[in-house]
Amino acid sequence: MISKRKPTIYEVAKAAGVSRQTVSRVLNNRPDVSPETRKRVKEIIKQLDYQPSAIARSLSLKKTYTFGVVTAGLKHLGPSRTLSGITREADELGYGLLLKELASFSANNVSPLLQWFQSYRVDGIIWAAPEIGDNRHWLEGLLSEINIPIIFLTMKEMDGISIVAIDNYSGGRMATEHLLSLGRKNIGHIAGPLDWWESRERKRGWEDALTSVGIQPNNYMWVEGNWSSKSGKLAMSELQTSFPKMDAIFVGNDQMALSVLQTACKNGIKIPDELAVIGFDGIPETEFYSPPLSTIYQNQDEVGRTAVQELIRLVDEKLDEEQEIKPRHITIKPELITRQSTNIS
Amino acid sequence: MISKRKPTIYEVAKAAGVSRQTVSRVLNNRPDVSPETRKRVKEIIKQLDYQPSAIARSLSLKKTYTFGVVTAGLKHLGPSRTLSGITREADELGYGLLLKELASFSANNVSPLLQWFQSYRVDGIIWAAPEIGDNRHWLEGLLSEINIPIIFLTMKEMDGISIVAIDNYSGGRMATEHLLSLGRKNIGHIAGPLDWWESRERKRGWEDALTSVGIQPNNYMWVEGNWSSKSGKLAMSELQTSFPKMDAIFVGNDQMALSVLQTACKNGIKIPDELAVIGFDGIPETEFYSPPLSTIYQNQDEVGRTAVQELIRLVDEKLDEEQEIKPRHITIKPELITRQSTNIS
DNA sequence: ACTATAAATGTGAGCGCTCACGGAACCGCT
DNA sequence: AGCGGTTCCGTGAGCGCTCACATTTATAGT
Repeated sequence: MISKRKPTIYEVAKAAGVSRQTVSRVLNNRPDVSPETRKRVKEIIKQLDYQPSAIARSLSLKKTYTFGVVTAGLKHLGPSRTLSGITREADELGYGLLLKELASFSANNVSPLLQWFQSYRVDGIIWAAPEIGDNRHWLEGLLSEINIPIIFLTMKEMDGISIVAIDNYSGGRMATEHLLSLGRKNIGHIAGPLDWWESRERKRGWEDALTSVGIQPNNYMWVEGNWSSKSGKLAMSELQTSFPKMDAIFVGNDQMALSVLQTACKNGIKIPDELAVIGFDGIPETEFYSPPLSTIYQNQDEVGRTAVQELIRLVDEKLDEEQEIKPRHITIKPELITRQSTNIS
Repeated sequence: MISKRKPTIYEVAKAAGVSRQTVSRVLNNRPDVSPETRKRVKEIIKQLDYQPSAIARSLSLKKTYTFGVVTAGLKHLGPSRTLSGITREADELGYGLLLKELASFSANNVSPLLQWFQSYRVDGIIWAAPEIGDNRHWLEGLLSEINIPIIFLTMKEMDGISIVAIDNYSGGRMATEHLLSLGRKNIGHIAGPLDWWESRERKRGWEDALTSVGIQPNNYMWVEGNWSSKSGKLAMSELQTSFPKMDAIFVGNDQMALSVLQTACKNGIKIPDELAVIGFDGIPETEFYSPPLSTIYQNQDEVGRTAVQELIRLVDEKLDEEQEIKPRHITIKPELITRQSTNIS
């Protein structure tokens, strides 16, 4: 207690009158220790407030029990929800997380980042930054040189790469089909920024749902936003002039959708009678807005948790020298939540 | 490239025909190496794709260049904004972050968490979870046993502890004084959950601003919310009956404030003519709402960045055996942003 | 009583780095 | 020739742990 220096395994051993190895056995719950010895060692450990050094352990074991996590845009809601799932699952499964945030969404100079993770000898990497533009460009070149299992979140399927993703296409399709089931025929769309893979998928879902019932999705029927409230507002007023017959709208995320509701309230448009609105994400606010917003709920928490589980599987597989690592594509289905904004009274 | 095994410093040395120590000198940019040797070693390093092991380095140096970060409620906006500031600053200053999220806001069993950080030998800890109820209870007992510098975010001043916090009291006061400056006399308040230190401070600011102009803040003039949109809505309707004369309101955070605007729009209350509204936080949505919401902007990014800088200072001070560590309380002032919701036309 | 077997413990060596040294080679100076 | 001072580089030891193996002691089997 008094000594500032942390005790080492050696000092514990000396105090308990055993060898370091025995202490090590106690620490790792190995069988080959007599009950009395085990008890005594444990007491000494408590008494000395001994904390085994994970660093030394990592060096010797060549395993750190840490994962590297890459996020981007932490200030936005989506990424941090996923991150939350990751932290919880990793914690429960005994892994720590080394966190790095990309300087920008479209950062393409990922090499230093990967090197940093490598030098800290993480057991695996979770790439939780969204796929935007060609920010997966580096994959082809760099990935082969990395000997660390890596799992990607929310990106297009790709051979030889492990991915956990929400099925955005289905989500977009579900949303649109729901609006169609209401009897609406003039269904507009506010897309997210189209350099995001997720946006494109959702839009594709909207298009396919329309064409499969014989409606042609034309250019005047949709506008590109950038996820923000502001862009939702702007997009809405654009659509009102370009597509005046619009009687329903699928909005690419909830934030823009709420903004649409807001604008509608201000302009005296009746929701859902004159305009049915559905969003995407399932943020808490949707439930208590007036009117409450229908939406496609994506369980980002689960994405995070699944990613951790899958990564651990990959790590274990890698230890099995024999076994070839087989990447998987795991898809998580979003859910339709219907509320008043699409509930025709 | 072909060999799976990572090369060690020793192999680099052999390949370059020098000793490990020389390679080490090159890695750390030490002076005592001739230009030619340095160049040659660097080439070999590149050629072998050598990544020095931060683990081994940490063990030898007894310094890991990592900080532990504790957050809570990542799913909410505030915490992740702060976290973002932390990640960026840490990255720029050459530190990595080991992230842990508290299972709940009011988690009080922090001992395992602290132990975990200790075993990974982090150089310092950033406690970025909000102060709620008595979740600082452990401080008294535990802190003395921890030999790692630790810095707290957003908590009440306390002797012997380093803190970086937004001045919530001033914020609440500024907001209220702004409403007073509009000529409004009947100023209500929707507080955040009062077990949060931040909520209490903001409320105190509201109270003091009122009493200092001779107005008595009575119980019917305020309601306790829980930060969520839903609670904002409920609180608003409660106030409308308990405090019908209310002509201005200071809302404890933006999310609840936006909900108030929403409710007002629905009920036909004119903003700001009949009711002036100001929030707290400065989330992006406020700017583009209709009407745009006045608010107290708190720069959480800066809180995060400052915390990292301050922690590094503490770490360096600790290395100086001589120097006594002197904790500081750093306060960051929020800013008043006036928009249409308090702009009397 | 004597070996075979298991249970409990201890002993090098090594993980990949850095520190504190020490040594060699070279310079100019008296 | 002898001295100190640079500049450059290498050697042992150690950071705190775990592995594989060796060793001791207790237990059982015939």
